[in-house]
Amino acid sequence: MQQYLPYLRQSLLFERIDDEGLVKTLNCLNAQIIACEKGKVILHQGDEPRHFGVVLCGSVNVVASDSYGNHSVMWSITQGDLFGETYVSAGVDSFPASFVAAQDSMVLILEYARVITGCRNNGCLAHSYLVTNLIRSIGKKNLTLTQKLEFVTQRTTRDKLMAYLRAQQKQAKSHRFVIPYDRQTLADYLGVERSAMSAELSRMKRDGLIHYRKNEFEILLP
Amino acid sequence: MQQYLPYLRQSLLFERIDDEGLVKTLNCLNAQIIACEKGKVILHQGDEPRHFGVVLCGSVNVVASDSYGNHSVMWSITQGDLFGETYVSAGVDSFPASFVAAQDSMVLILEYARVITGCRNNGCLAHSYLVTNLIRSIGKKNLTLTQKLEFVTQRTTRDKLMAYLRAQQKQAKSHRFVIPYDRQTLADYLGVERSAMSAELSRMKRDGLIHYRKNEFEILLP
DNA sequence: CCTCCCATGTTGGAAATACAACATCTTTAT
DNA sequence: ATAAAGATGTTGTATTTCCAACATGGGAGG
Repeated sequence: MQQYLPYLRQSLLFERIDDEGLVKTLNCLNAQIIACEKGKVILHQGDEPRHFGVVLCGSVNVVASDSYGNHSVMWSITQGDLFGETYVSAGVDSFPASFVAAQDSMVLILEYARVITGCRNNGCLAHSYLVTNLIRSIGKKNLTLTQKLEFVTQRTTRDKLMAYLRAQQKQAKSHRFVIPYDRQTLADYLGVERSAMSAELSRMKRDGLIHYRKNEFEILLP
Repeated sequence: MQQYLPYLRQSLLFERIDDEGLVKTLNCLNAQIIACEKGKVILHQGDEPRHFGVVLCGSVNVVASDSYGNHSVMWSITQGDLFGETYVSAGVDSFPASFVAAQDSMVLILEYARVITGCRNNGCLAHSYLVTNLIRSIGKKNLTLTQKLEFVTQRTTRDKLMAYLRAQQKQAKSHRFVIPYDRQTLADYLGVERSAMSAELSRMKRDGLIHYRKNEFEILLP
């Protein structure tokens, strides 16, 4: 387990836990580290959710298959992020999607019940941090989803963009800020068409609402 | 505390906890029950999130105020549901909105840190159920948000409606099913205009996709 | 320097949606 | 039963978005 520490440190799940405590706790929980080739199914659609995972390196796709056998990638999980934790924590009957390695990857698999039950040792600080961190991850995902919903439920493309840009500006705490998405990704995120979005950005610049150059933006009107 | 048991039972947060254990745990946690008049601010925007609440009866609005003093109701929390738990669990600096009684209501206020830390008594089963239930509530909200996002990111109104109706049908496990929203609420939920949605529903019926009568729906084509 | 490639921007016509105004149907109260 | 109020459905028009096709522009590599 020791050798994986640099990877484990990528995740918020292990914040505030020292190396020694982390190794001890992961052993105590019988955590499994799995190296998987691209395409390997890590957690299976239909199975009862008992485990969740952490992407140590590489990435994992969430893939839903319908009854006709059509597969579709719903979203993608990157280094440091959790997967499956929503379904185990919510106590659903079965995974509504599979988790599939999108490239050669390394993941950590944890048994949910053992994580949240905690150990019998009162002094196990590492374990209680782990529980707190897990809850915080789930709570943060919640905030992320809520925020995205605020953007995509805006009626017009212009409103969606302004809502998104304002949130970015607020986060950057600066007048100027750089957005982390290219145009195509941003369009997907906001649920609009790329070229139409580009056109709208141009009009917003023309109308003196915003200024931008590549991914550096500035909001001119408050 | 005893006298509030029927109200407390409204919430999933106390599932699987017997009356005796619940009363004992709530006392142990120094839980506060507050009867509040309509308009009373229960948790304040800007404050550091330390507590979260459960609506025992009545309802609570989430109200955001901008720097100009404009207020807007972002959403509403009804009997049995939690509020503020997302922000405490995610560990944000300050509440981005206030929680205001929408009518004369009764709420239970819990201190987050004490809830998740657990007691020192190993045998306190009630408390560990409470933690599990809290996480499950947060996880379930996560699922709800994800699902809504799947609906509203569909391109056309027809696609949004079909996605929503299919999900309802799946949940009802029956060919026929009743939706819990009136047209205006459904339109708001899906982020479209009411009359345009009504019109689209009519066209979908005309095209033989669905059949409906008031709130009772049926999907004709799979 | 040049070419190729990919991200971004632009444009015009087709399609979908919002909006307003009104019609019809339900429910509630008197 | 009737009136009044509220929810739902319908229609026509003005906007907005989508879509496809093409223009531009800025690296990366030869």
